[in-house]
Amino acid sequence: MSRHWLLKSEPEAFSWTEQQARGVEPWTGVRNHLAKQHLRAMRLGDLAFFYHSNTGREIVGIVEVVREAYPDPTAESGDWVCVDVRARQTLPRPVTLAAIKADPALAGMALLRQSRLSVSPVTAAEWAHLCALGGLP
DNA sequence: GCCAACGTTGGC
DNA sequence: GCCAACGTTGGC
Repeated sequence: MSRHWLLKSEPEAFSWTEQQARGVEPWTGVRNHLAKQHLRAMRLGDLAFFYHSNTGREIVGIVEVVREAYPDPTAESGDWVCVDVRARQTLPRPVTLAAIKADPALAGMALLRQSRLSVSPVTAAEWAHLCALGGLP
């Protein structure tokens, strides 16, 4: 039973296009304790939405966790972790933040309740709903 | 331990 | 560019 997540990235810093080009990419730079807990809870094979924050404000793709939490090499202290993710697929239709906010079925999403959290959990129901909105079978 | 000041995130 | 949310820092 794999769990589901949502990862935020500003496209100016690291975009979905770059993720696709790189294949496997370490998800580094998380410096928030709750986000760190979520990184540590990720398991091989878990899937995560790739969300463009700030510019775009939409879910654009899906990545798969291919390496579980290990020390973030970009952290000065050893206190932070990262995971490796691989691009899996692009959503046929990006799901915008506006669409998420307008949908009562998604009102409980951590994305909406904690706007500054860069790594957040997604429930199975939310995942299925978002996939449908994104044009996946 | 409280809280004001400050910095960062991220939507608008 | 503005500002709300919220985490961190530092004086007391």
